[in-house]
Amino acid sequence: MTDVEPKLSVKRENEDTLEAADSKRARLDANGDEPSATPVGVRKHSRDQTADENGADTKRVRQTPVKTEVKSEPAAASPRKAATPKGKYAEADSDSESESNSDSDADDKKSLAARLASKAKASPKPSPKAKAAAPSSAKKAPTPKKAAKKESSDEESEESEDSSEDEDDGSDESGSDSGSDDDSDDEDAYDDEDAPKPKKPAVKKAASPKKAAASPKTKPAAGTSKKASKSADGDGAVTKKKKKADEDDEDVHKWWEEDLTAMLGDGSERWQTLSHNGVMLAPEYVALPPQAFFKYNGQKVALSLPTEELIGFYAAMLKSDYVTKDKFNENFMVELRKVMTKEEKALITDLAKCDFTVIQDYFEQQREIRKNRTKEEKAAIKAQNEELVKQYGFCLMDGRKERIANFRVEPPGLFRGRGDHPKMGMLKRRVVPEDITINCSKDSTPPAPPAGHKWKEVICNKTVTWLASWVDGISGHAKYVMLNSASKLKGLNDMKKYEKARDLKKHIKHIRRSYTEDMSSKEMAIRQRATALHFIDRLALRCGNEKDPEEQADTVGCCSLRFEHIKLEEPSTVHFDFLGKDSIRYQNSVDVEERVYKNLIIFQKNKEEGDLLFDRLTTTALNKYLTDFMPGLTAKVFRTYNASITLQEQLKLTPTDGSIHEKVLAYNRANRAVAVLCNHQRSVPKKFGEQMDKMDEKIEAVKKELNEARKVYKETKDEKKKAAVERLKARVDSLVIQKTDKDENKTIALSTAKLNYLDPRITVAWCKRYDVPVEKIYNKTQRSKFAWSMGVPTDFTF
DNA sequence: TGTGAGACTTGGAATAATCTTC
DNA sequence: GAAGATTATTCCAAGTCTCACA
Repeated sequence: MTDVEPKLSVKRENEDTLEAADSKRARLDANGDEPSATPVGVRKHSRDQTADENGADTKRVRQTPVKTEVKSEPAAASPRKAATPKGKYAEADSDSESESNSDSDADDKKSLAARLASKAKASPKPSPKAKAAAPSSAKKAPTPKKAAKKESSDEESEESEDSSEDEDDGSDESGSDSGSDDDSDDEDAYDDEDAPKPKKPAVKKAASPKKAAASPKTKPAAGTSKKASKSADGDGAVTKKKKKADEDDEDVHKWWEEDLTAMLGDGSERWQTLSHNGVMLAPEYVALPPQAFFKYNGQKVALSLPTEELIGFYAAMLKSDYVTKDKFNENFMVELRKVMTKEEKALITDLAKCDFTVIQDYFEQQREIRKNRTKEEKAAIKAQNEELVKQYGFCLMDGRKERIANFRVEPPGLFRGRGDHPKMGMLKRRVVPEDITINCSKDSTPPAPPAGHKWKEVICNKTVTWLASWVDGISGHAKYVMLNSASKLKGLNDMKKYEKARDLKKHIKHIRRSYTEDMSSKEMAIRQRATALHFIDRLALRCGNEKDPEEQADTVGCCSLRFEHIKLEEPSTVHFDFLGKDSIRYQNSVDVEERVYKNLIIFQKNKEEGDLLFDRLTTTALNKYLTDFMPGLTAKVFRTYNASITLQEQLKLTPTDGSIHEKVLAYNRANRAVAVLCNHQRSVPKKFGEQMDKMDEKIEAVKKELNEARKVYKETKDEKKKAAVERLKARVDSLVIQKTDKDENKTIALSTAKLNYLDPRITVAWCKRYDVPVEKIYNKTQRSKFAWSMGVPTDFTF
């Protein structure tokens, strides 16, 4: 076994960096012109902007440009405005002039460790029973948190809002986040003004449906309830399955209640001991039966095994759009020729003459057979799968059993790149043990390779979190087998990510002021950096690293925007239109500050299609600049920060006296606002229209029933009939809410934001405040992923 | 200083499992 | 209990970012 020396020097901050940060800050403060207030360009969510549902061309593409105000003028009055007075941002921003030079010191890793550690200390490990009894009300005892206090005392007192915030960060983490994010919080004001403004539900408040009506007394506290959503709704006994879930919960390793300072360490070693059973390889190829044959030019052709396998891959994709793409077909033919025998090569030369349909039909039959398996057969297969999970699905890390996320090695097939990927249709070859590097403890018994094979290498590298890796034949990049999202390693990383985004809140004013000032710099590179950062911050654009067009699809992010990706319209509108990650189209029209607009004119001058808009800027330079403000700050953190802040602000619109359905709708709307901001789109589900029609019919039917019931009550004045009327009314309201929610979700993908950008503590605290069972928002897997956040105090603020 | 390898997160679609309705 | 709808899970592509090295 090879012992791998840690090659990563994880300690990020050093004297130079801090000095640089401080001197930069001093320079900016000295220059100190008040920046113009520029609200976040959160695109307003409206159903108008949903994509056309007419088919393939419109897939995952926002069709209607959305105008976003990014100017400093107060936005038009909207229901959302009530949350924060107008003009708040500019007012509050002027207070920030005295921002302390010690910001970056306060934000270093030590500080994070202190905050996290204090959080751990503040959440004394309650017995499961005690926790279940009073989870949300647990007031945290005051904790020392030296680092946090130091941080706080280092702040200049005139920075009253920030320092109070810092104090919060100290006590906050210990569970008494005082909710100082009141109206005087400048950042709140800022975000409030700019976050998307979804419409208020067009639904009248329903009498709480029977489930929602379960009294708070009897309802399990949000965030820690062990009951599944149904039970939380109050309609049933705890099933066997739920009991099992409860048992599983008992096994959870509550790492977040331990000493997090030690866990963070210097970051160079992620574990001490690791053992596992290796990976599950794709099965060997089995020849097709004689009835599944291939025809060329109308003639049945017997194929060699490798050729047949490839032909099979193609046949399996006949129903997809890929086979209509020239590049896919071209690459496939190249691959096919590589594996064909001499005779096959001589015969099979034209894809148009290939007939895969018999094989396709065979696959279809097999699918049907699988679908129609008997109960017993299904149970047997399930049991088999469970065995595999038992064998490969877990590892032992530092003495604890952890679930592995992807123990199955990716099977061979035709590469399905997204968008116009130059490699689509190429063969993703079979991964064999000789390709795989195993990572485990020196003192453990390495997993045995399959008989007759050996691993590429067995190493012991404690600085990484992967258990196995191999190089992907298509991209040439490594693929990894890693732990499940509920694991300690992933959870800790997640927690750190959100803490970093929260740290950004303390620096954001300064950063915004700084880049606003830089917009007028005489140096073109600085001006470009400032303008790009403005878009990253305001529009939540991705950073946009350089890409190789020969190897990857032509997609861009902010720094890689080209001349043709923006169009300028007098007096100050910028129209964005480009393909972002996963070739998802980003279309947005934004009114910008005059300075931004003028800069863009300059950046476009003497350029043509294909030229970089920010030609003097690299992502490395941008991130380097950001690190000077706050250690560990990169462009990506802005997305997390803006997403979480937006959620928090939008959740303030939750109706306090609404039904659970209405509250959940409010949550989904807040979630949706973030998804719109981050441009998380999905294709319209195939039967969307049909489903909506059915919902309409259902609503009409219940309304009819309601009218009948009303008539009967009017005639009889029977109290029982009155109750029936109430029930039906609630049902109509609930259905209308469901329909509204579904309709607004038509082209928006909510889960990405929920899983990756929204600090779960905001959600859990909201659940507790509004008496919404957390099961209504997070499913079981999500609750496991965010287990570390479940004990958050009710008044937590991001 | 630029480049590429390496490690990890983010992302939507496909598929499987479960729930609801008739 | 079958069919259809909904939700959860899996899959794997495609980003970001760091670090070592030339």
